[in-house]
Amino acid sequence: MLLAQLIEQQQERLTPADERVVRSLLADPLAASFWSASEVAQRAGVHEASVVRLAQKLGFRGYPELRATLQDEVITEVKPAERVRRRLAQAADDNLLAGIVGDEIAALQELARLVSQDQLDAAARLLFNARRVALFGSGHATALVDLMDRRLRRSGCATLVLPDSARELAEHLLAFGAEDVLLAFAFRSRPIRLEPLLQYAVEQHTPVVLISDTIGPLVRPQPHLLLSAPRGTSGDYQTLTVPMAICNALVLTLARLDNGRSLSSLRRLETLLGRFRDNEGR
Amino acid sequence: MLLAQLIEQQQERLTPADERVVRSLLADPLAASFWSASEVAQRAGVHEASVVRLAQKLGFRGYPELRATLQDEVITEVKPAERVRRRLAQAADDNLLAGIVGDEIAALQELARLVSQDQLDAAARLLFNARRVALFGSGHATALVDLMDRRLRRSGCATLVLPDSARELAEHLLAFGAEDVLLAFAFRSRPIRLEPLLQYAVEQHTPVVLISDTIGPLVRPQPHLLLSAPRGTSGDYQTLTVPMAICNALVLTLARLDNGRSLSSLRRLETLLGRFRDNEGR
DNA sequence: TTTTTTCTGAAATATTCTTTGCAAAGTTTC
DNA sequence: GAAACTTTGCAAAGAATATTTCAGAAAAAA
Repeated sequence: MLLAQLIEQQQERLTPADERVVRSLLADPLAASFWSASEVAQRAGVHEASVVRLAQKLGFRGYPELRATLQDEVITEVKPAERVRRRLAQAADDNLLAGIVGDEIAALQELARLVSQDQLDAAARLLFNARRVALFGSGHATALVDLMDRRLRRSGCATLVLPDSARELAEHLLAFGAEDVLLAFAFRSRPIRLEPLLQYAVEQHTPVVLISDTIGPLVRPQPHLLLSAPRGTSGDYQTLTVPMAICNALVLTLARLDNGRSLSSLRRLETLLGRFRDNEGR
Repeated sequence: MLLAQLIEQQQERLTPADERVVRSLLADPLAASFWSASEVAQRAGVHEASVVRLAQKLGFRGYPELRATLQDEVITEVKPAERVRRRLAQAADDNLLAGIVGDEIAALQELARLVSQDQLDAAARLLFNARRVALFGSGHATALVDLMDRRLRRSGCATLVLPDSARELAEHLLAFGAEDVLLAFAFRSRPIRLEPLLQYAVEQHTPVVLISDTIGPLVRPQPHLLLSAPRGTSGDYQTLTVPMAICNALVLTLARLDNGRSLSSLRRLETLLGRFRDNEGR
């Protein structure tokens, strides 16, 4: 039950001191959820014992239990995931799709907060000026590499998908220079080859753009540009929705950066398609 | 200064234990802001002493000081005034990311209305009982094929990725029967090979699950099961977020359908990984 | 290899937080 | 106005949390 409701119920049994405590708690529940009993007491101008006794009067075993309730409320209220889920999923338990949708929406909202357009502009500018864009990702990230490979090529970038095997990777890196850019993906299960690859990029003065989740800040050596935000979770595993949104935004930003090239390369694509009509579905 | 920034700065001095702690904290900062040192330690799987030492390494006098910083961040982030300010700031026209996020969210909400859990259950049951699952998609859909290929294999399904070229496709189809299932993707630019492929599936009595967007209902011959919802749009092109969410829900439903197989195949995967350790990143 | 340094966990210690018994002050009831 | 009851603050005991020290293990350097 919500703390506020609990208090309402017991309202008549509240002493003056209780009331002062309650007032402090309800005035700023978020901050209050962090306070210790003595902190509450100080703010309410009562003795800490009164705080403890109020908690007990409200049916808690002690003050920490009251605070835990407050914390739960804060979390369910603040966490976009929880909010959306409550709104969407009546019976989220057996409606898996609703649960996923809720999580994804929450994660996307977070994303809009964490990654700024400035960062995207900077990244797009790097890609735009690159002679070639090398793409690297392993595990599930290959799906994103695939996607970006297509999109970037359509925008007129010369791309190069780096393989995952050590030998081939090394071979591809030979012609790697400061005019190129490395666009890499790193998610929770960090690919083993990423570190040496970044190291190499540093040595070659190749700018690196890293798209990542919460492990982003831990990746070393540090990339030039880090675009990272926590991913949505579906059950046990994490989804690619958030990094994909970053990718999409990046491609759009790139297109805006240079209407000319993107458009003309699309036009040329049309022409070329005519000639190879046989290979690609329409 | 923000904790994440602080961590980024000190990154190079972080030990493995430090890193585990950092991961736990960054993965869910809101919840983490309530945790005690020993709670953090438990979640990160390290000793509490390591938590204290990390706090000190980051420049705090002790763990409580670190937590207080985290709490401050939560508060300033969550306070209504801040939220409003942020929402206004991002409403700016040139923030492409915000626009994309908005579109995606709208599309996801639609999805939750259009595809039912019953449909997912039916689809999952088909996949579960299949001898092999053949995957087909072209163009951007290959990213999803790639994704589903991995996920389904992890769940213990035998998969087969169908190639796009006419000859190879024909070759793969020879051993195609009624015990198999075809999982196909069809988006706005309908792949040219899809129609004959579906036709063939009908002749072979192979069940077909089609994941699609608005063109879904137009595809014929009609698939056994159609999971379709309009996709979000970013600028000119359409994104894969919605079909990807369908895929994720499908895999989750499949896992729930048979905890046994999914779990045991994951366990066997672990064992196998040990043997091939060299090939894959951790 | 050996030496040195760094890292980590266990245990001891210190600190902070919470609870409770008690007594004084204030209220209510008779 | 006195007895019974309630409320409150104080202080000390008790619990939890945080910090430090130390020793062994692991990694790096010699």
